[in-house]
Amino acid sequence: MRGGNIMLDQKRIRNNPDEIRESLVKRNESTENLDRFLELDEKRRGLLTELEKLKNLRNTESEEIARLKKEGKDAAAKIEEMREVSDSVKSMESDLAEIEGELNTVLMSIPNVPHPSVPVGKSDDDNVEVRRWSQPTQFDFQPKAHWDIGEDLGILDFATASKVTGSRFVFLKGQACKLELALINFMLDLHTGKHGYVAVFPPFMVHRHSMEGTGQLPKFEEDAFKVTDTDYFLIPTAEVPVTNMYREQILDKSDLPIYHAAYSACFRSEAGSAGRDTRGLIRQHQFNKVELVKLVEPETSYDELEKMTNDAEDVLQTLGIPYRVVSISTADLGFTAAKKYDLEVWMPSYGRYVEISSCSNCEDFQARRADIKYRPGRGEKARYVHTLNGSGVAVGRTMAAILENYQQADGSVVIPEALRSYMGGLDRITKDNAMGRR
RNA sequence: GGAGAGAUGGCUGAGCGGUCGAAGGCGCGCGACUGGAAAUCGCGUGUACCCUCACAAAAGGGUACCGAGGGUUCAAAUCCCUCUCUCUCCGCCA
Repeated sequence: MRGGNIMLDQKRIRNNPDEIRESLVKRNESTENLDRFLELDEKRRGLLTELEKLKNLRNTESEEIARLKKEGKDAAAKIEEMREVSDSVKSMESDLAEIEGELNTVLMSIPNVPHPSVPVGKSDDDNVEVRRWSQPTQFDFQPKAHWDIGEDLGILDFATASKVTGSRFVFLKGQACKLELALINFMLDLHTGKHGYVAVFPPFMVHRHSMEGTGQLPKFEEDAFKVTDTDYFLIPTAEVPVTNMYREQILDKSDLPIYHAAYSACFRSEAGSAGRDTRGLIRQHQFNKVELVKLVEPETSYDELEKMTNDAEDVLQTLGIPYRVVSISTADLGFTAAKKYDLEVWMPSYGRYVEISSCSNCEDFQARRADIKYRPGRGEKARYVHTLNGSGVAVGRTMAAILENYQQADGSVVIPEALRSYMGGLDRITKDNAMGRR
């Protein structure tokens, strides 16, 4: 197993280009960036060596000038000579900056190396089901889609949201509003109380560097909402602010592992998803999510991934929603992930399982970009941590799953047992109580 | 939004053109002293990148880094400009 040692740093790429090439091929990605990297890297080092020699000359001669002046001697010739050297230094520095700029862009665009246990695939058809919990829900009547259930009860209002904002937004009214908040609180309580996570309510906007730190930029800028006239982006997931809480830090070994459960709204432009999931709560520009984030020692990160996945599963089990766990193939693996499990819930309207959570081990990929290290022991060299993130879980999709899986023949929806205490004891949403007022 | 003050190594705190990777203190590590410890004394204590070596490690050499980015200068922690952040006061506001 080489899992814990994969480093996507420049030396690694330089010394093992074939490993990276293989990784890109597995991901069905072009190796263009890799080739460009190798080319630029060589250029850079050549130029750097020359430049540093010149700087060395300038430094030693400057000392000499200082000495001459102190002794009251004439240094004009040397000063003139160094003027020229400084000019060359300047022009070489600007060449170097240009190369490094491009090198950085290229480097930032190379995805993480998949873990050996990740199934190799050509498309999302090659994802491998790992396990199932419960069975697809059976109905003795014709089940409705959640958007129909919600609209019939008057608690989901897509039309008004289109009027007020645009498509892929929704107003949650009455019991839907309460249910959304109940789900958030339930999930936070479960993860903090039972699984040992520390709750976080993060900023919903971050600056560019944070987006780069967790890998959303520079490659996927079109997927994010940017606030005009600022450098702020609306977060696509709480993973971004929460992981970046620790950017540019050297943590103490005793701080690890760090577990956070963060509530946030999430904003996604869904560029490239035109025409997909146009109805209902499944694909919105804004949705709520409770996100799990871990910072751990490299040796433990794969165990931590299993545990995190189980923690997310616990949400669905406690709510009684049928689901399966899928190991994502190299074709479908996220940019930052070395390994990823998806949780998919049974969605009657789709007649199939639909993603409700992704749990990823990013190894040191994000830690390297965000510069998050820890010191393994006194006097020891700082190492990059491993970061993990997983939905625990997407709230809007959970609402959809509850509406569909808990729907009754009369159009009402039973509230899962575990949520009732969060809903003032309500056990069922009916047409009569849908607006939730007395 | 207005006025002011500040940002230096793990922390604290000097430095205000060359001798500064950066005094002093604290902390930490190693050693001496001790039966052991405390105190005391001595030595040491950043990171990144490049080069040399067949890779790596070690070692040696070099470059850079005093909030960030530019500029002036033979030479910048030190001078100039821009930006960011923090603190104080005033105003406004949920």
